[in-house]
Amino acid sequence: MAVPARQQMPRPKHTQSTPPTAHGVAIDMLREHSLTTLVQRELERQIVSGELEAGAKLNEAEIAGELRVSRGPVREACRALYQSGLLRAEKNRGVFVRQITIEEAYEIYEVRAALDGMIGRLAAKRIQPQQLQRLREIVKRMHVASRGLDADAYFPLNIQFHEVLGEAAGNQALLQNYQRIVNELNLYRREVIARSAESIPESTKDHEEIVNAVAKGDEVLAGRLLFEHVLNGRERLHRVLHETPAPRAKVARKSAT
Amino acid sequence: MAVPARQQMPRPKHTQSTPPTAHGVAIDMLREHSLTTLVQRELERQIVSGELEAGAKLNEAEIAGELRVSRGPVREACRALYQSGLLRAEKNRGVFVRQITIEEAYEIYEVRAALDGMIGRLAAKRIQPQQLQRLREIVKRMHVASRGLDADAYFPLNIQFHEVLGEAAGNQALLQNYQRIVNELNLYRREVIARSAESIPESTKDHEEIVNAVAKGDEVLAGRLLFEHVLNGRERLHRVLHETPAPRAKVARKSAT
DNA sequence: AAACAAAATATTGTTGACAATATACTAAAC
DNA sequence: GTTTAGTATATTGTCAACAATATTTTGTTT
Repeated sequence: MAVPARQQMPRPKHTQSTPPTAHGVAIDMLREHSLTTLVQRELERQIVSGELEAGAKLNEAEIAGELRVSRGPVREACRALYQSGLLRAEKNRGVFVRQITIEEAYEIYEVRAALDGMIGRLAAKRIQPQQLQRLREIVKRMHVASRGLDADAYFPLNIQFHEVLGEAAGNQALLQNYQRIVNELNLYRREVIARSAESIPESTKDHEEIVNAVAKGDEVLAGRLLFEHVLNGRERLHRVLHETPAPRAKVARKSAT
Repeated sequence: MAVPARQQMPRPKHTQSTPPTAHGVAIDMLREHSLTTLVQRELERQIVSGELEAGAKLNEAEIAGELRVSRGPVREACRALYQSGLLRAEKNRGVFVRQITIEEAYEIYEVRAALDGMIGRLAAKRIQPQQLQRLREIVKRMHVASRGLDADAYFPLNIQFHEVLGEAAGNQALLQNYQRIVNELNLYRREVIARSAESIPESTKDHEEIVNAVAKGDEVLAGRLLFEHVLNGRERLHRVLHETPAPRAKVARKSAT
């Protein structure tokens, strides 16, 4: 009863002046992050980067050994990653990197379209000159990659474009939901992205139109363009997957079990 | 190398014919769910129901004791609930039921508008006669509650309405995202929902128009109506919060803050 | 009494051990 | 040779103990 407000007050940051030595940074890392957080971050990195393939089984003891922690933090991290949609869990069998089926991807694209449409509307209202400038530069580089059908150059630009736009919308909750969705989609897109070079010019044109709409401050148009851009992307993916029915296993099949 | 496909095959369900005795059900519960899952479900129930107030601190040992499990499953459950946005975590201090600020709620409403707009579009395309029938019945009961400005009756009808509509959209990924968002919003709305009785008639009219648009199969209209319905709801909430700076407190105010 | 310091307590973070379950292996039967 | 049963191994699920950190209490000084 004494100090009821205390509870939700953010704890005062450590005032101790730690010079930014490598040692000091490490200390601060540990002060702020638990082992669970570190493990979670590392596993997420491995999943998103493809280091851990879709469908791969995660062995708790093995991961714990590699990261030099006990199984507790590993299990907690896996719980979080399961909740975030990056892992699949089976009781008494373990956790696996989630495999997105075509049908699931199709569904997730619809979610993304909804979120991206809103991002477009809000960005058109709230974008700042500096952010607009960044978008224009990205589109410029997209044109270059487009002329060479250079998928390896285009892919990261595409990611960046939507990242900047997401920030420009000025809505943290929206951005977080968006990024989680995109993470899931990337699990799926990785395998087909290399084959989608032919759609780069079309996609580039989309991005250019989007920037123009946002620059004009035309909420409705920007929202609609982004919405359709995502659904177009879905259709392109769908087309690629079905018109090229035999993409056969260049990538080694995961060691199973 | 022997059986590489095994890995992603769903494990065959237990074929043992368990008659649906209470005992058998309990056994199956344990077969399918880990303690972590059960703890998570129970905590989520307590949070969503308001049994655990926003801002309340969760004591691991206490929870473990009440549910007769060790702290391990409790910690894992909390990690999952943190990831899902229902808890806030502070290292070395514990986890707390998340408190949604006005600003956050404002943001989340924009996310919900995006998702609900998509739900409207898809439901208009895919809804089944039986689901449409359910919606019509709910709206009918809304009218009754509306005439009496009966917020206690209206609130669950509102939840149901959007639940049915979410299912009618026929998109699991969308529905899951939607429900997570709504869960978060409910953390916030609980305290003000009692004061919003005056907006019930307006809200009822919204719902009726939505059902009509969905029944017509008018995707665009249904999407737009739902989108605006959510944003209107946000404005109503905002208005109530600011025009009534001194909340009447007919409902016992939660001790919190 | 108020403010500070230090000890005592409580709570979280992490670990290793054990139990329960699933997987892999071996050998017998057909 | 294939299948099946049984055994051995590996892996996950759970727990209890310990370490690290935060909170409360106590005692002292002013």
